[in-house]
Parts: sequence; structure tokens; C-alpha cells
Amino acid sequence: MAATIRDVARASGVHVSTVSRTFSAPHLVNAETRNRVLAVAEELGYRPNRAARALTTGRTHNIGLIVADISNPFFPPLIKSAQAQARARDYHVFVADTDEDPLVEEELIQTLAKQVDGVLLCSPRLSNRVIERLRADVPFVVVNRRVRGMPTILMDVGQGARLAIEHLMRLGHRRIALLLGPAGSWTSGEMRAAATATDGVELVILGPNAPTEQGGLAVAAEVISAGVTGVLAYNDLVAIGLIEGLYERGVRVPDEVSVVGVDDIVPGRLNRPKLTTVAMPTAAAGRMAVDLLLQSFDAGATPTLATLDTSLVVRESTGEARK
Amino acid sequence: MAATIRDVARASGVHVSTVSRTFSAPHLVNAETRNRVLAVAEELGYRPNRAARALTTGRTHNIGLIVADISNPFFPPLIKSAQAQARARDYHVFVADTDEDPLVEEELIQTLAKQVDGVLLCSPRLSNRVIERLRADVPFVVVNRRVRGMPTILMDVGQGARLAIEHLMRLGHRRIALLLGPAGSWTSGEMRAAATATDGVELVILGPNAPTEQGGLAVAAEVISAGVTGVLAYNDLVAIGLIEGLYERGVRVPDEVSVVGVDDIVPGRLNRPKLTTVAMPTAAAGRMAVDLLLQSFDAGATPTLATLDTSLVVRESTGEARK
DNA sequence: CGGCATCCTGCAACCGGTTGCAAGAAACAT
DNA sequence: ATGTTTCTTGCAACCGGTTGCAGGATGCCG
Repeated sequence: MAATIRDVARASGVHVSTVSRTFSAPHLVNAETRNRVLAVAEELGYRPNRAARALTTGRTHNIGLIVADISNPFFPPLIKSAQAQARARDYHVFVADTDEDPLVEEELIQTLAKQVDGVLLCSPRLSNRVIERLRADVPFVVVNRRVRGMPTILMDVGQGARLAIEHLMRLGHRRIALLLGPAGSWTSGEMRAAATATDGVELVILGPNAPTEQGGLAVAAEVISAGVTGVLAYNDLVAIGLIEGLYERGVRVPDEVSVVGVDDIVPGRLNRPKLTTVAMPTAAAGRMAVDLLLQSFDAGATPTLATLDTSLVVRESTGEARK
Repeated sequence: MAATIRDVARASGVHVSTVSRTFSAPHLVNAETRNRVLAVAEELGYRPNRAARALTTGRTHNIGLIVADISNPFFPPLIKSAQAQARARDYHVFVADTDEDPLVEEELIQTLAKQVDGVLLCSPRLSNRVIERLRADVPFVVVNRRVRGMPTILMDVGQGARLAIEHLMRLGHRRIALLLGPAGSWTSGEMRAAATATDGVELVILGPNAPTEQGGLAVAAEVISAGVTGVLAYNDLVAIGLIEGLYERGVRVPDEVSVVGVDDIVPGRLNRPKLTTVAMPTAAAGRMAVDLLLQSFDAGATPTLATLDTSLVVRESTGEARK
């Protein structure tokens, strides 16, 4: 059995409260005593039990990070930067995956609620209503979804969609398909709104689609029969799947159809043709999300909204429109 | 403030112990009382505090999952299957990423120790000695590393390496490069041992390399100057990076050099040429790891060793050796 | 009607820490 | 010598639950 604070107290001949202070408020204990306690603790291999500490302080020094699908390469950079930022602030991050299932998402939040000080909710699949209700259980920062009254990090995918469509139009494309994402996705709605608001383009909207290569593969036939020369896909995975699907049907990218993705994930850079895409500031988002969350702990709740700009990365999957 | 067990007790006119039993041992409390308590609890939005419960029971019903690099696509399938299996057993999984840093890994284990019932340690970068010491703090199951006296899941990468080399030899390759992984990697050692033990092949060993596309890109020049016609890479990411690096230098795969990866990750399937690779049974490994861990809780500690077979998936990155 | 088992509930100690309060000792001021 | 302040430490209650034990109520049996 691991040593407890009482073992250390007994072995060093002081009261448990003195041992406690040695670790959580060292300036309150005499240097000599402190050193003795530390020596004994070291010898016994004592480490404060963070869960027990949390019971009285109300602070676990952990934060939860919930993502819809950990195998989507979009998330790891965000997770990594959040983890790094948290570590620098003496916090730890627990990641959990909801499998794109709102029920699992809700259950996970409930479970995490008492074991973390706050939760980073990335690309949630839950409705705003449910999220607002759950806020009573644990503080949130929401990433990639606008929820009023809550700290939020948005990556301006609407602006990104505009960049992509303008890029395609400059290349002479007039009839463009927009591949939507899954039904509950805020991102998908933003892209649609931005695309619809653009003048001078015939828009064909296809979807909802699964946010994976499978989703892209599955929609390839529809894209061909829609007679478009340019495509803006919900994300890079869909774009990669689409290119694969087009390739299988003898349609060449970018010679016959130009494809733009969103996210700028690693596989897109390795794809052939290399993917033209809207780069999302994921690392910055992860960092800011942690800061916003920690900030929301002590400051009088001032829900902040941060909107991060996206940028277009032109590679090889887009080219001049065929006449 | 969230409702506690005492709030519920007060509001329903029973003692806290009765409320406690209503949730953790319902058969011990009268049906009528139980329903009343449940109704009050529902109304107050009461949920048992799992951390507090863990303090007395010693069971958190959480398990930790530590991986070296969450952005390596090798891990997500393992994470997902572990999570699914855990959920079915009423456990939750917390994932953490060590950034390939042994010190971070150790710190993470210490932190997790009191907040989970056990830890799945995947492809650890720590030395066996340290792992054996940390076992005192928390039960482990180790994946992809042989640690004596501990439950272990191995994927037989030695056998996989043999499959890959035999495949290359059948295609007429005689001079083959083996790209090692990072220094502390058990997997890398196993591959080397298996490759060295194979007769009839001139082996060129290159490395250690970072287990990423960067690692593959960086070693491309060396591969060319080594004058080999076949390559077995530490993993798919390295293989993809290598193919990219060879391509940049005008060397065609598989026409001039054949490349075999290890892992069978998704990007390898999307790569062009599609990657020939040694498929790892990651989903099975995740499932078994959870089972082994849960099993180690109640059973009198019987450290088990499970070795899972790998298989060769032949795609487009290997072909006949040039004469 | 007495004896006994069963069911249900309360009491109180406990898990491993934290923290407000008080008291003794030492240092300092007057 | 006395009063005041500053340090240091112990005491005990508390965080939110769980659980062994005991006792009252009820039902069953002979």
C-alpha cells in the first residue's frame, strides 16, 4: 500500500497538518521541520493523493478534452498544443473520444465533471441546449461551435470557405459543389452560409456526409453527375476520399475537377496530388482554449469569444477550370 | 453548487447511508424508500461524486492509456477499441500523450496513479527498470514491450519482419535496408533481431530514425547511396516519408526500389503507391489490454503474456527487383 | 405466546487529504 | 517586567462518499 500523509506524520513525529502544509503551503512551516518531513516522505515514497486533495480544495488540476473522433488527424495537433500549454500551467489533460455519439459525449462529460476542473469541448455533437444545461456540472470552453454565454474558440471557417471559393473562381470555376459534413456540425453550417452568400457561383450542395474518407468516396459519383468543375469538401479527409473515388472512376484531379479541403492535416500533405486546403489554426486554438479555461476559473466569469483566422494553402489539387 | 448526498438525505428524510445504498447497493433498501430517494435525487440533479467514492472503495472505474504520440495514426484504432471495451465493462478511459519523452511519461504515470485503477502503457519509452519500479504505484498492462512479471501484449513484429523480408526475397531482392526506429524502442530491436537472423540477404541497417515521415524523408539519401533495391521501414509513416524523399530525388517506387512499412495505418492505404505493409492487430490489442488489466484487478495477480500475430498486406509499393 | 430469522435503517468510523482557529514559544517594543 | 507581534504547530472539523455493526420492526414457525 502506498504511504499516506499519516504514515509520514507518524514517522517524522509531527501532526498530519504539518505534513500537509509542508507540501501545500511550505512557507508556513519551519525550515528544519520541513526538511525532516521531506526526507521522511522521500524515504517512504510518499506522494500526495491528488484525488483526496481535490475533495477539500475543489481543484483537481486536471482538465478534460473531449473530441468526436480521435482518429481524425485534425485533432492531434490541437490535443498536443493543449497538453503542452496545460503542462506549463501545472495542469494535466485527459483526452476522451465520443465516437461521434452525442449520448456518449454527454455521459463522458458527466463522468469527467467531478474529476477535472473544466472541459474543452471540441467540435461537439450535442445540441446547444444540452451543452448549456451541462454547464452547471462543469465549466466549459467550446471549440468550433458558437454557444452563447460560454467561452468559445472559433476558427473562422466561413472566411476560409470564402477564400477557397474565391480561389476556385479565380481559376475560372463557375459551377462548384459544397460537400457538407455531419448533421449536427456547426462548421458545416458556417461553410454553407458563407458559400451561399457568395455571388457569381452556381452552388451544388451535397450531403450530409460522414467526415471521413469513406464519406468522400461515397459521394464521388454524385459529384461527377452534378457536372461541377470545382469542389469544396467539408474537410481534408473527405477531400482525400473524394479524390480517390474520382480517380477510381477515371476522373483526374486537378485536370478535370479541382478539389479544396479544409483543416490542413498531415495526410493531405502526403497525398498525391498534394491537397489544396484551408489551413485551420489548430495549435493556436488548443493553446487559447486552455488559457481561456484556466482564466475562467479565477476571473469573475467573463465569457470570451476568440475567432481565429484561417488561411488558404494552395498545392496541387486545384488548377484552371476546363473550358 | 452541485447537490451532495447529504442534500438528498435531508430532502428525502433519510440518513445519508440510505442514500448511499440506494445507489451502490439498491437491493439493501426498501423499494418504496428507494423510489422516494431516487425521485428526490433526480429533482436535485444529484450524481454520485466518483472521486469521493473512489476514496473509500479504492476503485475509480477509470483506466489510463498512455501513448508516445497521439498524432501517430497507429494509436487511434487501439485507443478506440480499448475505449469501447472499457465502456462495455463500465470503465472510462483517459488518454494521455507523452510526446515521446520518458520524463513526461513517468510524471504522467505518477499523476494518473491515484486517479485510475490501472494503466495501459503503449510502446513505452521508459526503461524496464523504471517501469518495474512504478508498478508499485499502479497496476500496468504493457503493450509492445516485454517486461518480465507484468501482463503484456505483444504484436509479433519479429514474425512480421520475417514475412516482409521473405516477401522481398521472393520478388528477387537480395540487398535490403532496414530502417530502425527510435533508440528506446523494443519493436525496433525485435525487427533488427529477426532481420539479422534471416539467411541469404545482405542487410544494411540504417538508424535510429524518428518514427515519423520526417524520419523517412531524412534517411532517403542514405537509402539511395546504400544501393539497396528493397527497404523495410520501422513503420508506415517512415515508409511514406521515405517514398516521398525517394520521389523527390527521382527514384521511383516500386519500379526502382520496393518499400515495406509496418502498422497498416490509414494514410498508407491512401498513399500513392498504396503501401505494402505488415498489418498490426491493433484493435485486438486494445481489447485484450483492457481485459488483461481488469482481470489483473480481481484475480490473484497472474501476469499473462499475449502474443498476437501480424500479417502481410501486399499493395503497390513492392515489385520485382531490377536486375 | 415466545423464539428466531429477515429486512431495513441509522450510527459512527473511515478513506486521504486541507484549513480556520487557538495556543505556546520566541522575538521585539516600550 | 509587561504587552504585542510573529512563527510554528496541533486540534478538530470538513470535503462526499462507503460500510461494519447494531437495533427496531416485521413475519414466520412451533
